[in-house]
Amino acid sequence: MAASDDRRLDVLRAIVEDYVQTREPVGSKVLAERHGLGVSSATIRNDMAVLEESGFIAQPHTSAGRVPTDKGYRMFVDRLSTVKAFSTAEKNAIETFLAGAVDLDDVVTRAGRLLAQLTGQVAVVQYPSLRRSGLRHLELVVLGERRLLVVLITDTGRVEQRTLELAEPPDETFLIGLRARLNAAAAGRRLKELRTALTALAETYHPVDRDLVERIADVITETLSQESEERIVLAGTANLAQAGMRFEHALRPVLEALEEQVVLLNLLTEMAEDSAGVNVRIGRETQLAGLFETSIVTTGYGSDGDAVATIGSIGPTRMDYPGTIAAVRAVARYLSRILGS
Amino acid sequence: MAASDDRRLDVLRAIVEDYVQTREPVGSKVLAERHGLGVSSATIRNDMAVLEESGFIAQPHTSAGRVPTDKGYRMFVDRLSTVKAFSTAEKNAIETFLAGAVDLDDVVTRAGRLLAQLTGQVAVVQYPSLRRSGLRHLELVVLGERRLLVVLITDTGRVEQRTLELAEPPDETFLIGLRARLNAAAAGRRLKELRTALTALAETYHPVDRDLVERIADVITETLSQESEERIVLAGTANLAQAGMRFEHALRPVLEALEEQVVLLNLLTEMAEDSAGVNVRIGRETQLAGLFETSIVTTGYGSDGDAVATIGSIGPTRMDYPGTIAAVRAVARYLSRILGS
DNA sequence: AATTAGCACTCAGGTTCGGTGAGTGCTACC
DNA sequence: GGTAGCACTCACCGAACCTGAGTGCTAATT
Repeated sequence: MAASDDRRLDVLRAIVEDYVQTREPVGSKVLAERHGLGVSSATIRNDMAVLEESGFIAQPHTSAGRVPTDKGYRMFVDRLSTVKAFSTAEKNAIETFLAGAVDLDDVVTRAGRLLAQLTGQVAVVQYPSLRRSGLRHLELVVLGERRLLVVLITDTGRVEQRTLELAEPPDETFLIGLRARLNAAAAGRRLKELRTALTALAETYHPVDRDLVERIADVITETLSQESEERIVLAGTANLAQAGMRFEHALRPVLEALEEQVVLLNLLTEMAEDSAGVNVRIGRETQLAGLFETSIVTTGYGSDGDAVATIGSIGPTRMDYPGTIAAVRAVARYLSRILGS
Repeated sequence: MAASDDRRLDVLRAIVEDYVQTREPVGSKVLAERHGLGVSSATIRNDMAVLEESGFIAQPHTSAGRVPTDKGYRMFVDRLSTVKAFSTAEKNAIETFLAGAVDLDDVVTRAGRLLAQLTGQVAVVQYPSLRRSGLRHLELVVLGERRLLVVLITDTGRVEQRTLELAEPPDETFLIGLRARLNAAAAGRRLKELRTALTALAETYHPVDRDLVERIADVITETLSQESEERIVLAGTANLAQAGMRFEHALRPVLEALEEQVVLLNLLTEMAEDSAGVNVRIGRETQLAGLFETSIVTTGYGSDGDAVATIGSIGPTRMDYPGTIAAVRAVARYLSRILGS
């Protein structure tokens, strides 16, 4: 019946909320007392039996209360929770804290700390990705007799450099012209258009010089498309040490997973592709062995409309989802705003 | 008597070595059996009483074995241990692993992981410091109507950038000339000489332009002297989760301390000043509340003779000092070699 | 004088063992 | 369908107990 179905979901919600708060398996009695469900504990027991049948909750052992399963949390997140709203005071605090940053590094670090603080969990901030950001400026610098330094400055303020070994000493005026034309060709373009524009530019050069131009073009596209350069910053790792995680078993694998930046990056980008808004992976959904008992909440941020990178919060599956989602969303929003200016 | 003094130190050494290996308080009996001291347990008991009197060892509780104190470890490190030598195979492995790095970031990361792996502890690598490195190249880039980007490239391959707001659109040819002269003035110079050279250069300009030149000079010296930009990379944090540290009490403060990069940096630079070679701080000697139960072993590394930065390993006070010292020294040596090329 | 053997003593850690109570599932009833 | 009542289960707790590693001291030995 629809009515009792509804109540069962209410019970599930109550279980999740209670368990998140107390960190103890929750029984039918406290459930009936503390949460205003308006039915007796016996009824709740029946509902719990059904919920357990469906895999939303489980018993750690007979004669203990129930604990939500990954599936239970998933249901809670998808259908049962309402996102907390931040007060304007909090919003202001976030904004001014982020606005105090002096450069990109600082912005990213501050965002991480802030998020870690707000959630009491581990925050992870991906640096604005090169691939999805545009080129603001390109510079060629003669380093020595036969070395050329290519410096790339992106939309988001990142600076990347690469050196090229040359066959012969470069001609200064030639380089000045080349730089101007490269900049004209590249200005503001995203990776895909950039590549064709650069190839076209190389074609206009005499075969003698074309080789060099092509090598520079290669360096540019390669650098911009290189995912491995993407960096991640963690904050609040210390929060793991309390959080009530089961220690030897749970903590070490998590720390290991966090240190594997490549794997983390994959997870983040994968999640970014799932949907545009806030994404939640619960327990085993992360597909990472080390994170089976943790959940991760992410969302994109970026200087303009579409996201250039991802920010997120990692904590035990038993975490405050509404609060975490709200915090991640809020920090991402102000982060985008700061980067946009 | 001298002979029994010697034996007492032998006993202390044996206690440290045994305790490091077994992680359990060591008693007089096993000591007499396992280590070739050639005396009975009763004698050792007497010696231990003296050692305890002098503060080198302590009992966790009555009827338990003895455990070295910070003072005991200090004695061990200073006078009782001989540094392990690496086999040439190991040396080669270290060198090739580091040589495989593609850029500075990669070198630093690899060095950290390597050291963490070798010691089974947390490795900390300070980025080559700006202050102590020279300027390889300087570049001026016009960003927009009124913005100038100053890019600095250091000896060690680091790139730093700063933007300047201008009163009026810059003159391109003026900048080209300025860039050439700045580079000439700055090339290869360390911070101190650089400052005077730049002031001298500014004086040669017409008052109209002098302001801009001075601002650029300020940016350069400021950036190069700015310690806060110094970064630290950690590796092997996961090793903390085993290591047999007492959890809630010991782990969290350590993680917190490790996240406070500024404090860590201070400790590293402080230690670098202590002496030129390998430095060891044991337990409370670190002066950091979070690290009272950990020791840190550091040494400098750098592209040329004198050190430009520090690398180190952090672990429980009860760690394998000879092994750790050897590892830190070896990695620092090859790190210097790589950076020197 | 230094070393050793012997011995009484201490005490942390493990084990056993009821007791307790939270929590459950089931059945009979409303 | 919801509720009350009840018998049953079992993790957790504390007490009592045992064990054995380790000690300090004293007296004998070299």
